[in-house]
Amino acid sequence: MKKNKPKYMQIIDAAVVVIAENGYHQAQVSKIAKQAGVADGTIYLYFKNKEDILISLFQEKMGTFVEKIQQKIAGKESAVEKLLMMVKLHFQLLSEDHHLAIVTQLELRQSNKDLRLKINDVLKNYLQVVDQILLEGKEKGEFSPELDIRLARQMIFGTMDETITSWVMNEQRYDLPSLAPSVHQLLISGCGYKS
Amino acid sequence: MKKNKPKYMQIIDAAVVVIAENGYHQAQVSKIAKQAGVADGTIYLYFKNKEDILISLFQEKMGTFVEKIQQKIAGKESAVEKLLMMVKLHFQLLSEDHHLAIVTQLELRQSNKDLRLKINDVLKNYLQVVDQILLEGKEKGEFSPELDIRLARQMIFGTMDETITSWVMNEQRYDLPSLAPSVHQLLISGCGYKS
Amino acid sequence: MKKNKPKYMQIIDAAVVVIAENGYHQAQVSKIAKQAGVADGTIYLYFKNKEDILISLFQEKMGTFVEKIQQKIAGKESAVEKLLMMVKLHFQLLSEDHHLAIVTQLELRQSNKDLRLKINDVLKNYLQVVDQILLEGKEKGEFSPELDIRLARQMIFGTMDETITSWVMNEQRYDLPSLAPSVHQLLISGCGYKS
Amino acid sequence: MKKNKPKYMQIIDAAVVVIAENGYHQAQVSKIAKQAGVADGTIYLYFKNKEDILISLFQEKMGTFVEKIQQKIAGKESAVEKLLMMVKLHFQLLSEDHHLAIVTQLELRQSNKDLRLKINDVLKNYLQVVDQILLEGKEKGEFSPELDIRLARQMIFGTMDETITSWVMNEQRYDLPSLAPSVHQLLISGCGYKS
DNA sequence: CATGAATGAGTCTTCATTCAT
DNA sequence: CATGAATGAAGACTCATTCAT
Repeated sequence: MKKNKPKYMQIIDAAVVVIAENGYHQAQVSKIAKQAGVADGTIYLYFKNKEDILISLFQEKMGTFVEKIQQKIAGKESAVEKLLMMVKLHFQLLSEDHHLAIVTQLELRQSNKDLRLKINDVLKNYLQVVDQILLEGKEKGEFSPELDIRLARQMIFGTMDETITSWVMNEQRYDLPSLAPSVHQLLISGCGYKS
Repeated sequence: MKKNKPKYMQIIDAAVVVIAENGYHQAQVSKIAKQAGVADGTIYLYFKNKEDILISLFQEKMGTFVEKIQQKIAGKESAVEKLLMMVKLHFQLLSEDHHLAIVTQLELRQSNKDLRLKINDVLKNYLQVVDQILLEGKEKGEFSPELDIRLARQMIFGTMDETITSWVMNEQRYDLPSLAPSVHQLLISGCGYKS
Repeated sequence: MKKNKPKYMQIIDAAVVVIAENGYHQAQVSKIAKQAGVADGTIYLYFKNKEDILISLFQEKMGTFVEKIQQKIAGKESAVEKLLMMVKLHFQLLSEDHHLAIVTQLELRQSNKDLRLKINDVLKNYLQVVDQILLEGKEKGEFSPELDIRLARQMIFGTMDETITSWVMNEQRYDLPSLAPSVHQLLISGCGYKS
Repeated sequence: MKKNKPKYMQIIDAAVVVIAENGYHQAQVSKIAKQAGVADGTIYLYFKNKEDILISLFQEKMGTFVEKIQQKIAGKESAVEKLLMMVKLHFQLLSEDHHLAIVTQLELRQSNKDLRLKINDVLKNYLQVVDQILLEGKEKGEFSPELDIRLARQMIFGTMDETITSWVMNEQRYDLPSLAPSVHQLLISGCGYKS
């Protein structure tokens, strides 16, 4: 298992730092190696090529992300509560790792279409978590019975994404997690929840 | 005025075609020149550099975009109706120009941070249109008095953006404009409108 | 036509010099460009890639080679005389261009199998010239009627090649063309000619 | 003595297989180590560097080669018979070891000039065997008294080499040893033998 | 003796931009 | 105004060799 090798995560963490501080197009392999404290060639003992570093970065970081969210919302009774927990956690996790926020919201989007398609694959797990919540909300009568799951999901992702990106582009000058309740309110109202 | 020179728009239109068909990173200046039917050097008589082509592209196309939307919503009485018209028109205009849809939703996002910041400047006009609608909605009592304008705007842009991007990534296989009413419903509900 | 562009031949001639003086593996594109007096990028206006330079080099130089030989032997009456002229000319042409001799006999053989296969294609014309002479010799009764054309051709090429390579590896310290009559005598005797 | 260590030959044999099956430029030290069933570092306990493997390979294989030929021709009375035996044996030995044929005729020629010079040193023993035969042939009156030993030797090596290389490049599709008598006939005729 | 993880030097190619005509 | 030939900087990846265990 790759993850057990210490240098694997060491290189991924270095990549996050380098990309966040230099930008996607200025994140040369040699710079990542230097930041990780290894030789250039060592990178290629753990990753097939540069793209593989970026995909792995996304998988590792987003994997953790989705796992944490799934754990936390498991205990919540209602879809509305689950959604609140999800938005809170999502905002909080990115808020706690400014480098990661920059990388996922701004830099990694400059990658080419191939890489973006692979990134989308990684996101499918997250997508299913949201769909699950929406379905539960409809079944329990919290949300409108006419709610279109796909469109609602796109609203949720789109809104969170836009909110976070704005925050990052404003150089994270205000507190993101404290926006979670308001954003949550917008989303559940959109889903037809009567508060 | 640049716009009066026929080759100016000729080059911009060529850029849209070339980027849509080849992708952002395969859209070399020489390819755009060839598509436009001019010499490589001629490009630099009308544009400062390659970035300038892309910014101008966005300005011209989005300028038209916002103008058309402003004209159309001027006649509408309520904020709810204006928002519906806006979503409809936005979806319709991109639906009618598949190349432009690909370029704005997928390809231009691969540009670097600097260019994206300049693109955001261009979007500020659109942003003000939305803010205007939201303000009117609050004043007229259509929307919740507690509505946070900035967050609501981010929801609107984020939701429309995510919806359109999904449609483009699905290779425009379904009819986008027909989704407008449902998306509109999500948005106004989110804004606190009681239907 | 490529050949009309002066820089095309300029680059090929530079490649011969650089390869002869530095060896195949030390003949970087930048070195060839410098020798040719052009920028690195200019190379790629005339050649697809580095391999293309080498193939073109062989085609141009060997093309001239075979043409000159064909012209000269056209006037000869007998196969024996034609063969003599061919050996003489072959030795003389390489003797006059020491750089080319090094490149074709030593350096270009270090190329990979793909390139060597393409080089062999170029040599097929030469091969046909030899086969023609051998056929004529058999028909006119100069050579043995049992002569195996393919083996005889391999003897002729193999012997000339080995002779020239030895001369090159001995740093061209003796006069090669003066060996032509003796080599010719070996070859026609091998073909069954009774002198 | 190196040869007594079992891993020494094990590595050389592995090198022959790896080079024959992957080509000279794809024969990495790690691949040879894997094929030999040892660790990369172990190679360097038996060989100074990669070049040393190749030279040793040539020495071991060609040493055997020349020894076998010397044994076999010792019993022959005439130079003509000795030459026939030599050609036969040379063709037969390579015909029996397809991997070795590929390595010596095609792959090892891609090595750089230095290595090729060292390979030539190894060949000097073989060269002396041929010179011996030619001298004997001249003394016994089998061959022409005017025969130039050096050129004749180059004819013999050149012709055999070209014949074998053609056979290898034609993927060994025909029977090489059966060509020996015809090739022998060409060579002794070239040397002035009257049959 | 044997291992194998780690090292780090070296090069082809692209393409935005210029400028002489 | 228009041309298009020429420029030249910049970076991912391989693999022979070492050395701590």
